[in-house]
Amino acid sequence: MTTKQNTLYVGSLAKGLRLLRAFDESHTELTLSDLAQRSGLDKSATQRLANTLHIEGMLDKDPVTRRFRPSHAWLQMAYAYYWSDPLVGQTIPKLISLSQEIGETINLAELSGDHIIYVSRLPCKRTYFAATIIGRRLPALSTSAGRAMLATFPEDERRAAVDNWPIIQFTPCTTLDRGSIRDSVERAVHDGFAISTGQMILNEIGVAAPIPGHDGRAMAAVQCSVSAHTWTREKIIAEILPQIQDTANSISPSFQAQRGYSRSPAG
Amino acid sequence: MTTKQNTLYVGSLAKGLRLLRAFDESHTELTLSDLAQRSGLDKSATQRLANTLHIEGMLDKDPVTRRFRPSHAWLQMAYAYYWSDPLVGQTIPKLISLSQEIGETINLAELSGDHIIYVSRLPCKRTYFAATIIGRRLPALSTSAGRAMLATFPEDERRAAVDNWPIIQFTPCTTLDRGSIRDSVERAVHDGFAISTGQMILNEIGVAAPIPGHDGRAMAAVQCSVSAHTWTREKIIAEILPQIQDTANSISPSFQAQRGYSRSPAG
DNA sequence: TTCAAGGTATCATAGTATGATACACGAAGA
DNA sequence: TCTTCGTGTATCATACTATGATACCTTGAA
Repeated sequence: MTTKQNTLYVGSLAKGLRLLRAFDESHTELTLSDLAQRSGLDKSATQRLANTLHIEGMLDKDPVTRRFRPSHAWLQMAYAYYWSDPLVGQTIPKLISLSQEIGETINLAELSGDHIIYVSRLPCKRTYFAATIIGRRLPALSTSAGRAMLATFPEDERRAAVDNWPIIQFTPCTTLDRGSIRDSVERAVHDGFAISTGQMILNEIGVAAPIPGHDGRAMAAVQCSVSAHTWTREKIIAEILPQIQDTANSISPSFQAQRGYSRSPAG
Repeated sequence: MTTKQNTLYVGSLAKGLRLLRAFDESHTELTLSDLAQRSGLDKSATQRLANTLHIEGMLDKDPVTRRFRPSHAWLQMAYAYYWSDPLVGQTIPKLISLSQEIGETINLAELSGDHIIYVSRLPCKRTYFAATIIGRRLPALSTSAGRAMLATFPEDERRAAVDNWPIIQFTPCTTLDRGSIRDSVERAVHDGFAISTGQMILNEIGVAAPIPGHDGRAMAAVQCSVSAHTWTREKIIAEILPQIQDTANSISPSFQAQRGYSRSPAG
């Protein structure tokens, strides 16, 4: 009913996934009613599905408050993801070196539709919580990493993206004007890197260099976030950018199982 | 049939989860047949469920090889988990400082049944891949973190755990003798910390201090892994242990939403 | 004590998931 | 070139499973 009419589509499974998606940064612990409300499912369905997820170890349940919480299995999913993403294995050692050299937070971002997602993060300084954890998804147009990647796309795609991809205002400084974003992206086309200021949080500067892909299109970027209190654009370009670009360029565009560990559950 | 006979249990959902669990470190990209085989489901069921997971964005599908892979959604699950775990928000800033001071890899481990799971990892040196990514689950008895936590349990529970929890041989040095493990745990009871050598990988030493819980029982630990080539037990106890213990003890046992960011999707 | 809200349990029914089967495609081999 | 095999895809009648209305508990507030 509420789901697609397709014999290759299992509605119950999809509904279960909706329950999982009900959890996010501001909904960390949900009662049965919360779950029902946020998923749009009726009480009974929610009860059955949540119970199933609990039995299967996907949701923890506080025995006294009866609230559901994501279980450790959610972390194991990230673990499995990491092994499956050929970029990560190749990149992590290099990012570690980089963060040690620079002493600032280094991120690996990938393009995920019209958003970017931070895949690896190596925090060096104390920052706000969300900047330290993986899996964060942000509108590509509002991030240095997103713009750096987009800059490697053909002109018509760039234009379409700048015109259509979503933008959300996070700070008073978040660029909402697509013209300005276009300028920023076109500058990145010329420069080969992108810098943005105060897009996600005030007084934060982001620099990003694209990681070359098969056909020139970058699907990932090395990114560095620093405080505007201690850094200027010029200083960043002089002291951080070269190393970020080196790292980004050192990552092979041929994504073939370069991980080298693929068969070592022990490790 | 194959699933539990319970009206509060949705078999289709459980089957879908089995497909997700088919992916791990050595199975990163699976064909439909692989999935069917590894999940134990028949071809049709696998087809329908995998298709559903694909449509719902949980599995990526290579259009040419037709293989399924974990999608970025798996990372978002970790993101949601992090917000829901009250320990993480409190701990991360302290772990960052700690890793900067010590210059060695710092981990936050939590107890997950009879295993530990690494929740946060701050790699400082180049190591093997599995040591750099979160969500790794290991038998508690074979890790310094697990033993440190177990040491805070009442004696009968300690004994039962040492006798019954699983052990897997990872290296030639992995302790398989439960008597030795018992000694190690009892020493940790006395010392308030645990050290282990070559359990998961040769020439690796792990130190861990338990994070005090409500009732004395630790459900988490701060852990540090170093190379036996550059460190000795004595040097670790002198130079690393105190800081690890300080950090562990500074983490409040009252787990109440000390995160302080709980309501900031923007961040 | 009463009431309300949320969690739990039950059940007849409809409808969805089932899995056998058949078809399509490509690779490997003769 | 023609088979054969392994896979992926599509279809369909049937039965079983998920459904959701309802009623029952429990808890905490009024």
